[in-house]
Amino acid sequence: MSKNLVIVESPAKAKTINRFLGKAFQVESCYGHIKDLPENRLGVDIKNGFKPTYQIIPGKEKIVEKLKKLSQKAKRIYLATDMDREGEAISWHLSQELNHKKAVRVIFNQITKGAIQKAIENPSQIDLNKVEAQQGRRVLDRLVGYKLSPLLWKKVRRGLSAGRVQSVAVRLICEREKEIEEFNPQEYWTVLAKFAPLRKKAILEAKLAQIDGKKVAIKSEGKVREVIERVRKERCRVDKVKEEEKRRFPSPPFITSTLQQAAWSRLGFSANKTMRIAQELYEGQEIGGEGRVGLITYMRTDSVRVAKEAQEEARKYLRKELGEEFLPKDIPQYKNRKSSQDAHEAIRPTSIWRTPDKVKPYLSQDHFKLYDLIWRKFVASQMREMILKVVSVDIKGGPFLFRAESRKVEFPGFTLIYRERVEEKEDLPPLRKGSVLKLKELVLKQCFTQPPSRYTQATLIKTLEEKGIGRPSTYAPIISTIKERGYVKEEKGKLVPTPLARVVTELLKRSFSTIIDTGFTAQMEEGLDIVEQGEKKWTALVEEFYECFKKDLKKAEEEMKNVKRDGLEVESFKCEKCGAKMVLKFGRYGEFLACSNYPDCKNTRPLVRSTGIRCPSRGCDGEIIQRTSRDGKVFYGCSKFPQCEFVLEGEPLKEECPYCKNPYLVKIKGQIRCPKCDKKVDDYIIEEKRMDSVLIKIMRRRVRKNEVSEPVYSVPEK
DNA sequence: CAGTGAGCGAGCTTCCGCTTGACTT
Repeated sequence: MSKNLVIVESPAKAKTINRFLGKAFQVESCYGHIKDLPENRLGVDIKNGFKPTYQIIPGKEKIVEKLKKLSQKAKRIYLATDMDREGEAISWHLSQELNHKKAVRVIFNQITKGAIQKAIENPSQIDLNKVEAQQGRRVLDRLVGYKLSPLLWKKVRRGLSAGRVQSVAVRLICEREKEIEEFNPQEYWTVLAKFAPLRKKAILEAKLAQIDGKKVAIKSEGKVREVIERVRKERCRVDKVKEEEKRRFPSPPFITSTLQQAAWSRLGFSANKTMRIAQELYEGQEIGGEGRVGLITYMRTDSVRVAKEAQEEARKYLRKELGEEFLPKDIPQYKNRKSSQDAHEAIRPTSIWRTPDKVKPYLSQDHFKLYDLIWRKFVASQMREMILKVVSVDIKGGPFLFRAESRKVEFPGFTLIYRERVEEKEDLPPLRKGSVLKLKELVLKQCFTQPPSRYTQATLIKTLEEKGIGRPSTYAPIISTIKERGYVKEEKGKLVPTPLARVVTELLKRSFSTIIDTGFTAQMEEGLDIVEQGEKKWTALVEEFYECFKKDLKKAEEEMKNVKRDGLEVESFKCEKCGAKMVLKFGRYGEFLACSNYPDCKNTRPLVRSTGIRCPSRGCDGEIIQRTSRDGKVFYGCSKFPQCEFVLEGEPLKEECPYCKNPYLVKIKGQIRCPKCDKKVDDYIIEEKRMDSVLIKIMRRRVRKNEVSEPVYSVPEK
């Protein structure tokens, strides 16, 4: 008997559905897209209405052949690819390759028996408007990527790339770096008072919050000394005691981006590692007694939606294991982002009863950790909120207002399962309004406003997602790409732009400001929505875009600085051979200086990162510079190598030792020490004194500068 | 602990978004 053929995108999904559908159906997968534009040429006929040339993706011929064969015998073909834009296009491509007369489109967005049977009973047709939108997206991305990249090969360096998504990601990282470099730290002081309630031993710590009804803003040491002169003479009383309840609600279950963020911060997993392990959990692990079973739902999703069945299961579990008080009255409904395509559920365990404890013996450590995280996040999302009791006390002394606070968890709610950082603060001693307090101690701390921090994989993904840039299946690859292309390096988990990235970003910004803007994707999506509603053809959308893009391209061809040929003017470095200017160029191994007189003068010099610290070797007037060893490791040595072979252990900081006045300090394994007197230099230097009966502590911040500073380049003499 | 990058020139590099495989020991 001939069967019905059902085609889905993922083989793991095919297996599951096969079990639901019974003998009359055969479920196969097409492994994502089967057709695409060719890799080695543009594949878009611009002069002919942007006609795309699709081909079977190399390596996928066998899959297509197999599906073709099966479809010939099949009674009916159910195209059950994902219900998003890309899924619709995949179905369309399948219908072209297979016998389209037998093909119908079916749609479901959760893998439950009910949803699938219902979908099979209600077949529809391919939504050609959705396919239109996908083609618009595809062709636009191809035009941007395959026009901009060659321009960069010509103007900057071979092998470079640019695109709607990656170039914006690189730009974000570059601009953050600039912000950090340009950040001007502002000094401010905090004042902490320690009171002793009369006749009681308890100590009450309170922060100075207001002076004369205004928020404290003490900007200098002189000012803070004035303040303490006045404060210690005041009589302080309790002015107000306020008790409040605060509620914190659980966040929705994971989607790809939030899973990657949580796995980064809680488990230290990179986006790539998270996805690899999640994939393996999804494909299934041998669980004792059950055989191979998929542990989680699909891991590439932008939707927080959860199947009703799973929510009810969670409630049953909670009622049984924790009790009714942990259940919210109403089943929680979480809202998706506007940009969500909602083709899959949120990431959750396939069964709540497979608790982390139960599956632990069958999983590797990493698999267990990620499963545990996903399980807990889902269970927590179905639980009641946490309730905090917050007590705050205002203490007044003349114009000064001090504030103390205590926070206690009154009911843990969801945090019982999914821990969240709660700044619990100790109970305050019992206080009544009007009680007089005795000031015992004042702690004055110098602080500096901090620049924003560099992006991590997690924060970059978060930002991209917020701006609608990239998709669940691409967040991790984006990071790999920009690293591979030499735009970004990862230093201790932070994404740092290379000089190449900064040059390319600057050039693209000047010539293609709209494309490299964070709003470009959002604008494109708006256009695609109109196409998807059938109110515009994709060709019209691309045409509109290309009209401007074409002009920008032409202008850029002529006007964009040719860094490859002319180099970049940096500071005034002279060529020692011919006296001409040396310029910065980008080679295989990074930046180097070349004579601007090329090809007449072929002099080149390496370029190194300066630290501004003089070489400490006796009689050497070199400078400590950053170098890279053969295996790519960074170290610091003398610029006069090989005459001077001085090498520094650790990372130098251009800062005077507060004890022996040595001009620099060294950071080794997170510890800051003086290389001369070998004293450990703590973050704060403490000065203590007593004024009347009040103990005064003054704490000065050691590091006053930005952690990141403009990389200074200097050229060692050859 | 420390390279280098331009002799010539053909041929090649590249996008974003779906999805995993395994012709061998």
